[in-house]
Amino acid sequence: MFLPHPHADQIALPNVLAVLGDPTRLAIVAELARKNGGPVPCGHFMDLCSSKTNLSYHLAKLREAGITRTEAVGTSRFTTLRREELDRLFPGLLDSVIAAAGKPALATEPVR
Amino acid sequence: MFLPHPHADQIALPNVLAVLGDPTRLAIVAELARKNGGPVPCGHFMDLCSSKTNLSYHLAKLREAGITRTEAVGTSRFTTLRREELDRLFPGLLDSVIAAAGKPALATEPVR
DNA sequence: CCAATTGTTCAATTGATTTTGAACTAAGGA
DNA sequence: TCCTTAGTTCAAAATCAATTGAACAATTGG
Repeated sequence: MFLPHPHADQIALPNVLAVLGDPTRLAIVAELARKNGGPVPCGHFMDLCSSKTNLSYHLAKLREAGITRTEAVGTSRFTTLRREELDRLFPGLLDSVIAAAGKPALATEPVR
Repeated sequence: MFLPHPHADQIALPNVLAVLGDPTRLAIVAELARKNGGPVPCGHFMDLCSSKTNLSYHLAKLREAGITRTEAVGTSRFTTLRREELDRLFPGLLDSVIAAAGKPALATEPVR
């Protein structure tokens, strides 16, 4: 049971953006930021997801994109934001995303 | 021949991120930034795309997400970045994306 | 040891995006 | 007017991502 995390030099900008582009995952990141970057156990995000399975899926996406780090402690897994690393790679990006996601947000849905 | 553009209050953060999360579109935005935000005619981006049709598709996505503005002049369409508006909505976001996309970029592909 | 708690994995399904090619529109120049 | 240039639209095909449910693993409390 090893949780693969990308190395800083394996974190790709388009992938980070695409992964943050999912409303569920963006909400998870915003909540993590509200909790000061974590660590936060998976269960904490249950209300943002339809099921445990689905939550697991989204947390894996965040981890694989290099946005979060997950460590197992007992039967729980604690997730933290990889803030410093991301800010070194993409200065200002995560901060602006978190700030914008934190606000009431006018539109949640795109216009077609 | 009307080109629909979302109003500032219809621009949604998750959608903006998802649309920027595509490598082709990110390259288009980076090129627009290199050209000082435009205006730039569609044809200028042809080398970033597999076909005219496909370029049209990606430019439409950018426009519909509120990232660019397109105006028709004669038989051409000129695209510009909606910088000020986006910066008002999501301060610092576009700048950090452009700065990060501009650099040589270590990883282009995600780690699985 | 047993049961409950936490969370993952797998495979199937559904659903959404991307890509492609053919047909089309609109403007401009010869 | 006819041809070329610039770009769009549509529908089909291919691809990729998200959701679901059943089964599983590991840890902890009783």
